[in-house]
Amino acid sequence: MHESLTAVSNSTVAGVGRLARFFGFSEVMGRLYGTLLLSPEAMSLDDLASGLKISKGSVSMNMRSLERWGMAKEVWMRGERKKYYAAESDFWQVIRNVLNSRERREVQLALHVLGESIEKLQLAEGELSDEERQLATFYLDRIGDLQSFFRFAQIALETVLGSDGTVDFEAVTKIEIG
Amino acid sequence: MHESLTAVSNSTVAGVGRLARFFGFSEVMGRLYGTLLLSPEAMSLDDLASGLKISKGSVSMNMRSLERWGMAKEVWMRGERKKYYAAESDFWQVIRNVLNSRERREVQLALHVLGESIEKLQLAEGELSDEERQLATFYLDRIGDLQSFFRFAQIALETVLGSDGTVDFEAVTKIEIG
DNA sequence: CCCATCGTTCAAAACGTTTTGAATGTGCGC
DNA sequence: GCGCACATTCAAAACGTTTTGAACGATGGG
Repeated sequence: MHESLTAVSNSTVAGVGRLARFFGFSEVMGRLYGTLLLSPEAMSLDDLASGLKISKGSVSMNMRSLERWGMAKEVWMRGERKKYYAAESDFWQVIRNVLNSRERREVQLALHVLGESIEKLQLAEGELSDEERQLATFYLDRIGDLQSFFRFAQIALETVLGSDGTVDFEAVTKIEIG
Repeated sequence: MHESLTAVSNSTVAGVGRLARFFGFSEVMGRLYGTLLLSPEAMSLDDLASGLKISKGSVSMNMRSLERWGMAKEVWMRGERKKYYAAESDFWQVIRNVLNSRERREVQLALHVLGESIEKLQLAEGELSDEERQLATFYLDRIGDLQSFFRFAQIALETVLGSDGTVDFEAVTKIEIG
């Protein structure tokens, strides 16, 4: 194969691996996904293992993760016992899957915890000494900052997720920060 | 100290640690930052070490990281030999620091590499066999998808970063995806 | 129904990262 | 300047994560 093709393939696979790390996945998952992205044909576990020079066991486990994340789909080849995988090639669908099932939860959990903290501080106010009450006020202030950050993240996420392939910024024309 | 205050403090510190992990920092850095955020007074290295129950050495190194990232500032206390630190409490300033000096580079690097790949494939076109040329076309297609993702990320970043504390979505009223 | 071929599992090993604490460096107050 | 109280450094250890490969399990073809 021509040098340019292998060079491009290598750097793309490496880059997707890096991207995967950034999104909190293992690098191997990213490399597998990148490899599949650049393959016009579905690939078997053995193809992937030998292509990336990693063990078959690792490929097996990581591919199941990719499948659960909606990043790869099994492809049935008739007259074949091997499992074949193809990348979910609608990249934006993948992004939305991830944002929806992970980041969204994360943000909601954070907002929930912050809300509980505020509530807890307000409920306890009566039982606090003057000094403690002052500290509580300080806490409320700082926690408010955290809240506004997560609220912004929430809006940003919902803006991307609510769409059907288009990001619509009309709904959030101007968001105040701080 | 009242139970509610310590409970809120603990969960906030833990939460900021989690947030730090998400942003690719060490959890300890996040916990240190969270501790400082909730402290009305600047804290010494010893205060932090005993508060979080980690070694003084770790505190020293991690605080310097926080300082480099603009997340904490040294506070000089006259008549004191200790170093005191306070959190940079403008949370949005911190976010902008991080996005600006890390994520921005990351996105630009990615776009650069992708551009090089496209160029390389185009330059090599003449030397390719029919089959190779077909594969190259396929590569260009997939790489184009990656490009559009990173371009979106770039616009999103610049939208947040360009502002002076306000996110202005007017410039990007509607972005096509895919 | 058995064999061959593949997929899956998981314990051990390899690996990378983080933490520690002792040794060393530094600078302020006297 | 000296000494002391602190900060910094870094090699070793602890720790968590990832990878491997061999054992086991499943499944389709003959």
